[in-house]
Amino acid sequence: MTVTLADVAARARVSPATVSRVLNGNYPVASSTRERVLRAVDELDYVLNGPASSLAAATSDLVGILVNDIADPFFGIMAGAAQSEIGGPGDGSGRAGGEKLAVVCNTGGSPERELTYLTLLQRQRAAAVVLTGGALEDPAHQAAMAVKLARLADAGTRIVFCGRPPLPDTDAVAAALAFDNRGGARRLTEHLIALGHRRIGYVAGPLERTTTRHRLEGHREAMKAAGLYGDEESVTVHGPYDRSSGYDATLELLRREPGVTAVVAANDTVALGACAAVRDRGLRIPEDVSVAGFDDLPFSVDAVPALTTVRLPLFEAGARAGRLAMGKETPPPGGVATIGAELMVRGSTAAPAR
Amino acid sequence: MTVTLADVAARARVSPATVSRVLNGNYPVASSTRERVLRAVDELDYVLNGPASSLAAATSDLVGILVNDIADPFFGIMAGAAQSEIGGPGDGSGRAGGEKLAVVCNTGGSPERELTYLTLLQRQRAAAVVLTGGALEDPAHQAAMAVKLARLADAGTRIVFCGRPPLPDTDAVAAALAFDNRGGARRLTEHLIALGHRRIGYVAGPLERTTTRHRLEGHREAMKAAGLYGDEESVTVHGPYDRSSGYDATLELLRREPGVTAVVAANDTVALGACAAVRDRGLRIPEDVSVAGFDDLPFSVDAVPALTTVRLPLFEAGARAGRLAMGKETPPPGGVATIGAELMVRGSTAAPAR
DNA sequence: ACAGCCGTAGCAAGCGCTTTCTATGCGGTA
DNA sequence: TACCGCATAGAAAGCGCTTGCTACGGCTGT
Repeated sequence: MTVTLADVAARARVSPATVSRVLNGNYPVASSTRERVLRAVDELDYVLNGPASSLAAATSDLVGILVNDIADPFFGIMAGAAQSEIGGPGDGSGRAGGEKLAVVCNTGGSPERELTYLTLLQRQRAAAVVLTGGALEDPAHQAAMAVKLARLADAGTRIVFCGRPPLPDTDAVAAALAFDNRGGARRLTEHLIALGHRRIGYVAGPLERTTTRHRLEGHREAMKAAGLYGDEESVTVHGPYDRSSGYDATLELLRREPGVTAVVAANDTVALGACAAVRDRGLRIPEDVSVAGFDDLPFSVDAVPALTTVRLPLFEAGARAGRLAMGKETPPPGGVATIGAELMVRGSTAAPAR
Repeated sequence: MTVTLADVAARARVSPATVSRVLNGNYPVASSTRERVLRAVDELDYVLNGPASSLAAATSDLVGILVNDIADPFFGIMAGAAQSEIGGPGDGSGRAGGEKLAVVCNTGGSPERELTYLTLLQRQRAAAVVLTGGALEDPAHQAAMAVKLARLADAGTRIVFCGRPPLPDTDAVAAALAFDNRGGARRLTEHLIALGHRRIGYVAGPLERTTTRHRLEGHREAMKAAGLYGDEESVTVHGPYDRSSGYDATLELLRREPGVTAVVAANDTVALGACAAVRDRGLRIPEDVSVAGFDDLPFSVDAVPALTTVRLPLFEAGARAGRLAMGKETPPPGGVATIGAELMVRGSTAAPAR
């Protein structure tokens, strides 16, 4: 049947223990022996039995990466970057230590799925878990998550938040890389205000998400500071992070408040929908209405006109999260690092026609 | 320490065997007993030890999905769709059977990584493997893949090709869902020819990939059929499937052959770069130069003008691949199904100015 | 020359689960 | 009443690996 450690041992005329030690490289083995074993492994095409190994060693080489939507490059970029650090193939290490398997899990933004995936990863005794994406701000869910994460940490699983603030009560068990959503959003709106915009529509993300809230807060901070804070509710529309939501919300916004001269979208994808809506209303960008996004996804520069947005270093953050998950990097002091967001001014924003 | 089956058994006053049977639901257990066990599981917050279970049962609930680039929505969409069928959370089944963990692995298009990931999955005794993305047409690599896949199949791993033709010599072990890249490309070019284009540039994908070759062949078939096949080499430029490649290649193309009135790109992302290049040369789309893509990714409709492209049912294909991987659907007769590609005519193509 | 070490290798006891085989108790049938 | 079969539960043998401990030479130190 399938080749086992014992088969290799027999062929190399050593004990199974020795083969295991050669394979794991965590115990001195004479080089002549090692060579003999390695040759046997090769000749027999031996592949380690992962479950058996995980069972005996009480650790596995799985690392889970939870994302809200794998089809969204926002997550794809972070996940890919994390995976490149986590290894599997190509981390050069060849053997020992590296060689982890990154598991990308799609929660679809659903809290239940998030928890279920954590259970699944707990079941697999995952070595680490990377959580990305804005968290739901529901106390019950947060409590459940905290409990689950505590249990995971307890079992030796490393926990990393990537691009999201740490959950309350998890600072002891997790490292966090949080994006400066608030600051980025503030600077974006300040830019618009500096251009002369006074009536600014906001197409927000889904309710009860930290990301949504922080970006909205940053926006309102800027508005308030400029003395423009008024009936914000009337120029804010919530919706999911997708294009059609941006389209619909913008249409609604323009209908409701024809005086709006700029639309800030929750992210670039939504902004694309907003652009389409503005255009379909027969308005020009940026002459009639300025549009801005968030994230600076690769396609944003190709929008016409190119999208003014806030650049989030997704790749860098993902890579760093991967390193934290692997224990290759020490966690930031206090467990939380805030990652800067950079304003990218492009063609989709301009001074309003007067 | 961590709760084991035995702990649950003790608490429910039954044997470990019974607990296992309740959890797996594959053996009759009196409902009163079952209930007692379930309660104990709950009270103790018991989580099955995956590795132990996999070891004993000689099967695991991991399903691998190999993709070339997880940051590319082309793959993200397929992977997400596959994952939604593969389950993990949310497949409704709650227990038994479902509950597989989909592992998305990023090969970066590298043949070595592809093989290494397969080994890693083999090591985990994966239940199934879904391979997406154009395959490298290198005989040595193909042979190595065939051997590896045969071994996997041998160990009971189900194998599914999604959006790519089956490897030679794997028809016996794998099911395949291949896109009609050739037909789609042909129809796209026919459309351009029908509009009156005669000199058509082609920005191809990377060399030695099935996808690249099939799309190129479809294009040339159409050209030949229209009697336009000439020095094709001079209007074809190869490059990776990314935006900057499309940009550079198109600039090169326009420089080399100013008479070109249309540019066909290997995919939508490349087409976006092509659009930017055309524009930066001071040319209008589609008045001066028509541009077309392939795949119909979500952002394509938002390009300005909207991109003429070929729609590939990525979601549907991914979902079907997931079902095949789960054994929920019977493989197509002959092991291979070809999935149609639909021409989407939009604003980026028009009759050439005469 | 002998004790003590160091460098290697083997033994064997699990890791926590699944599953075959066996045991038990019950109702139904002759 | 005695026997058989069915439904249900338990005992126990692994699954293939890791690792603590033991064993065994050959060196070194005195």
